Formats: sequence, structure tokens, C-alpha cells
Amino acid sequence: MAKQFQAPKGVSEYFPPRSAGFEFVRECLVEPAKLAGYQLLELPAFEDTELFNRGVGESTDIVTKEMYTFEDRGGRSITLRPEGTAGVMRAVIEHGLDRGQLPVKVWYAGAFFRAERPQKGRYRQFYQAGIEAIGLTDPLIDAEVISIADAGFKRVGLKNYKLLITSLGDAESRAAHKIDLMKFLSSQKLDEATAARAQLNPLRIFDDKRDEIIDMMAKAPLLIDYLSDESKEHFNSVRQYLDKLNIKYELAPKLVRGFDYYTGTTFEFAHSDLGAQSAIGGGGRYDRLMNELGGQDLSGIGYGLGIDRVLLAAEAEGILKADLAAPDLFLIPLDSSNSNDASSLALKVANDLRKQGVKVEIAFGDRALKGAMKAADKSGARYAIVLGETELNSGLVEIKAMESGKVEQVRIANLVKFFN
RNA sequence: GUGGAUGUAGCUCAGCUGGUAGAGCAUUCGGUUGUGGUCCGAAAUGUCGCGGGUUCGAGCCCCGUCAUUCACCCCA
Repeated sequence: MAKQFQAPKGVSEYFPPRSAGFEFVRECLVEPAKLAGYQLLELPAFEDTELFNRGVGESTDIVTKEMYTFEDRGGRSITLRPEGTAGVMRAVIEHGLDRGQLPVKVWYAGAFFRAERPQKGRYRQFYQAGIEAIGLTDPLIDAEVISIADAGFKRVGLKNYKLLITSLGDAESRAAHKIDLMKFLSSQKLDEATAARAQLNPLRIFDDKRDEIIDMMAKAPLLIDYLSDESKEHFNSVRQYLDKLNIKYELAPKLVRGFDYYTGTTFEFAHSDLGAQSAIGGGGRYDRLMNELGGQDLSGIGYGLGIDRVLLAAEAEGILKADLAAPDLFLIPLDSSNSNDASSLALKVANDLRKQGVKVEIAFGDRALKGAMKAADKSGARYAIVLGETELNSGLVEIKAMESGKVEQVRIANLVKFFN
């Protein structure tokens, strides 16, 4: 027997019937961005490795141990994109999108890659939908970006999630805080691994899940208390906007995110029913990124939402409709032994209705009517029509409402009208 | 990268102290004429993850390996 292939380790893949839920979630997450005037940016799945080294940050785990990096046939170092923002910035700079009116507002959705040990809600190939708004520092745009993410979750129907928000301040805020935090950490006894992480990015220690570290960090100085007046004012107005929008949030001064580029407003959406990988989305502002990648000195803000995790969350909450892929109409042609007129008519009727946006399926194969009806039932179709000799002759069909079982006579020529 | 759990039909799982496979669901057909959801009957589907070892004999024991899964780490 030929070798049986298996998907590579840790990838997420979606096939029927669950793929309908995936598609639904993706649409829900993207739609609010489109409604707000964000436009599609379709990006390559791989980029110059250097882009991520500089964009994501050399000290991050993502860059140091989670990137799929390889040499292409021309000897270039290529990396499968581990996140979206760096690629967006590259494209914006390369194509001069920031030369026109600001802000630049774009959305993207697609696969991302990280060579991690897979776990619930954590995959080596996973899907994210995100937006970026570049070129405005107005706190209004911070609030809009957050509200668009929130609108996506609400569109899916999610309830058990919360918004965590903090500000990482500007460069001077962080510098002042870092001195005190390092002082604090050096006064504590840390194990080797933790001390190493503290060297790389002391904020990371706030993210440690061990009880003794959490207890220890309870007394650590918080960045939020070191914000410059400007940062403080910006953050306060973001919060005021959120209040006015009635978007509830929790102040999370210990919130740490995985990218080095965040400055100012930083946020994360956490879902309660997911286990360890609870973040369903996150993002924030980045003041320096564009400039560091060779572009203008513009600030931006954006987020990435985990489509896989939102699907998991929606399933955990039991809010996905079972019939997401169900057709409106199921057509059952019954050919007589010496003609296929019924099949031809079925195909024609299906095409006409589909032109009007009606979702129509045809019962294929030479199966008994009972079997075909069963297939109609399984499909979740709202209506079923049998097309046989009688119908061909009379031009009339019985359209059956599957749920109630009620039958209505309709002229074949009027079917389009019926479904309008 | 570290630790735990698990790998038996498409799915969920059972399989006694080792004697060479079973259930439910799903699938297909049928319960006489062109109408599904319930019920009844029948059929089909397995290199028991893979490789090695122990044994007269292994789905069951041992070793290895691969995969899945949960947690750490990290993050979407």
C-alpha cells in the first residue's frame, strides 16, 4: 500500500463541517474593519528574515526560537511570517502608502507560522485577522481600533471574554521605570532562567505564572506609575472614549506582550473558556517601528486576532449555528429510465436560483427518493423540491418546507420569485 | 525546548490475569408505488500508530519511534 501522509505536526486545518464555523468567524472578525474603511492588504506568507529580526525584536522568543527560517535557492534568508505587523509596515513603506492621506488603514487575514510546541489553541500554522492604522497619534484612533476588534467578537456572539488594557508609555516613561524595575529585580533572588529573561526584557517577569514569582512581583514597580504627562493624558483619553462606547475593560498594568515594538496603548482580549492559551486577540501602538524599518517616523496602532482561538471560544460557548453551511433549497431530480430531462432541468433551475444568490444543492447519483430526501434532511436545507416526470409535464413543483413538512405548489418559472 | 496523559472501524470508545477484535453513532441498502426526521432489519468498513523484543501465542507485557493532547515556556 502507498504511504499514508499526515499533515505536518501542529498545524491547524479546517474541513467540513467545522470549516463553516471557521469561515463564519473569519468573516465576523474582518467585517467591522471593512465597515470602518480599512482596506485589504494581501501580503506574502514569507519575507526577508531581517524584516522580522528588526521588526519583531531580537530579544523576543518569537525571533530567537520560533521562526521558520530557511535559505531559498538564491541563497536568501527567508522566514515564514510569524506575525502580521512587520509585513504590513514593509508593504506600506515599499509602496508609499503613507505618502497620501493619513492614517493608512488596512486589514489582512491569513496564515502565520511559529515553530512552537503545539497545544490547545497554539499551532505551528495558525490564522489571524488584523488591522493597522498608521500615521495618527490621536487617542481616538486607539479607541476605534479597539472597538473594531470588540465589534468582531460581538458579531461572532462571544460573551466570556474581557479586554485588558494598559499603557507602556513613551521612551522616557519606560527608561525611568526600567531603572527602578531592574533595581527591584536585582534585590530579589531569581533562578538562572528567570534572571536571564529579566536581562532580556524585565517586563517579562510580570508574565510569570508561578505563584512565588507572582507574589514577589506584587511589590514590583509598575510602568503605569511612571508614565510621562503626555502618555498619561493620551491613555486617559483612550479610556474615556472606551467608556463612552460602553466597552468594558480591565486595567492590566502587568500586561506583557511578546513584541518589542509596542509603546503606549497596549491591549489584549482574553477568553475564559480556553485553557492556557486564553488570548484571542491583542495589539497596541508602536511609535518607532516604521522608522526602524526605514520608513517615515510615523506612529501606528493595530491588532491581530486569533481566528483559530476565536473559533475554539465560540465552540466552547456553544454559540455557533449548526446549519452554517446549509442550503436554502435541495433539488431532487428523478429521471425516467430513458431520459435525463429531470437532471437537466434541475441543473438549470439551480443555476437560475444561484444567480439570485439562493444557495441550492442538487441530489446527485442514482439513489432512491427516500435516500435523496434523507440527504436533503442531513444537509439542513430549508426547502426541498422533487423534479420528475409529473413536474416536467405540468411545469408545477411541490416545494416542501423541511422543518414543518408543509408543501406549497409553485410554478417552476416562478421559483426565482419564491426565493426572493 | 521540559514534563504528564493518550494512540483499537469515518467519529466516540469497550476489549477480563496475554489465547489473533466488538458496541453506539455515521455510511449504504431494505421494511413493495414519488417524499426526510422516529422505529426495525441487513451490509460495508480495522496492516489494533509504526518498528523491534519477550512468548507456543501480544491490541494487551518491555524498549524505541512517530503522532495526538494537556501543562510549563511563549503567544493569536
